[in-house]
Amino acid sequence: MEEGYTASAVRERLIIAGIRELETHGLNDFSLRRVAVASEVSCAAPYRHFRDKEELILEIIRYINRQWTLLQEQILHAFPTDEVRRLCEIGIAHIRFWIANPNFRSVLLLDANEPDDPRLVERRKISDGIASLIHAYCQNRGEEGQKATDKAYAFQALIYGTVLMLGNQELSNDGSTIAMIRSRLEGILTA
Amino acid sequence: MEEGYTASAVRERLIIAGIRELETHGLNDFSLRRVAVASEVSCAAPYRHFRDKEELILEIIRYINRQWTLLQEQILHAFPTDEVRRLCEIGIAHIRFWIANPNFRSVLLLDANEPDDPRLVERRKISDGIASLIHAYCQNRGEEGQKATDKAYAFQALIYGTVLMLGNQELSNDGSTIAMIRSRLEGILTA
DNA sequence: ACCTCCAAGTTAACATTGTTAACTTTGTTA
DNA sequence: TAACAAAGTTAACAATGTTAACTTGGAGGT
Repeated sequence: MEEGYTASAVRERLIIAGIRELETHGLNDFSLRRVAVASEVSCAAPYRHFRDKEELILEIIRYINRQWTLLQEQILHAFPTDEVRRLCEIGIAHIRFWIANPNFRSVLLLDANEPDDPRLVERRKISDGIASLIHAYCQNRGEEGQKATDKAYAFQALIYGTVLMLGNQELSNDGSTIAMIRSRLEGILTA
Repeated sequence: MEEGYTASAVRERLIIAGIRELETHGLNDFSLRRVAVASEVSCAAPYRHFRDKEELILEIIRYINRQWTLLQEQILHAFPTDEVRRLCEIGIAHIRFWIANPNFRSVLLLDANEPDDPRLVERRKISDGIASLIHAYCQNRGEEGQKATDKAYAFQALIYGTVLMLGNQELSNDGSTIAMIRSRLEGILTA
């Protein structure tokens, strides 16, 4: 076995079963006991690997983040030249990403009261990634920091709001809607 | 007693205690038993007035909707002439409304999977109210339906996204942020 | 006045959940 | 080999949503 490689098989199984539990039951009735049963261990076993239920969920959130990061990198490679196009595609993909699985979306929309909630910390990493892309884009265009901050805000707020409205069925998930979103995103960047 | 006035005192007390429960404990650990205790009835009493916990919560969501509707009407009266100003104030007030109490906000951000979830139906009423204001504004300006739909979408997505980012501490709730939001909202309307 | 009936309470129970305590097993290491 | 710590187990606890079975009190018809 590789040195330093202490990953427990049960821990892995719990995380995988936890992802499945989130997919099927959502964040609200996420049952740690069901995850334990699905992993074929006793219902107290998870506590050998995670402080509590929240810590397992946190690990699942990190998994979702990795999934998004991979997708984002694919898009960055697929559109190497046109910077505006690239950012727009990332925006659209981000919306699709959260819309694809309603139960994953509840991770985006979770309400955390304390600002240092570790789940919020994880979620902010995704936002920070997109914001820094927009800042780099603005810097290339010679725009000062305030304008970049403003654009990053508008870009992301539009994305998150769109996700909310799509999930809420206030917006239909069809081609004309996507075109409308794309045009708005482009408008924000090139204004 | 007035004729037809069948409002039960216990039912009223349950709703009031339920509002307080939502304020203090949030949507996630909203305890129906605690509400019953606070209302000084047994823990089975709520089931004489509501089918289940969700139906009480639905009533609370309706209460929150009424609160917003009152506020919206106040703003409509406060800015009778300048239509753009009026809509911007409503947008800002809407953001403040959801930011004011983090636990009420969880009602806005709740994740419902079925499109006909009654909680979603209630929430859409608020959106519809704002959307129709924007449509009326566009009609006054002689803009066709597609443009109005586009503006209503962008206006609301920006608002909801902003609420999400403020709650998420990705955006600081200060004067310069508000100015940025206001300018964006105005830009959407007058474009 | 008496009977009936129903709405609106009660108590007691059930299953499910997160979590912990106490115990056992198992592999590593001094 | 003895000791120990990691990682499992079983059994229990309290809290929750919900239901069943029972009680009660008042309204209305005869």
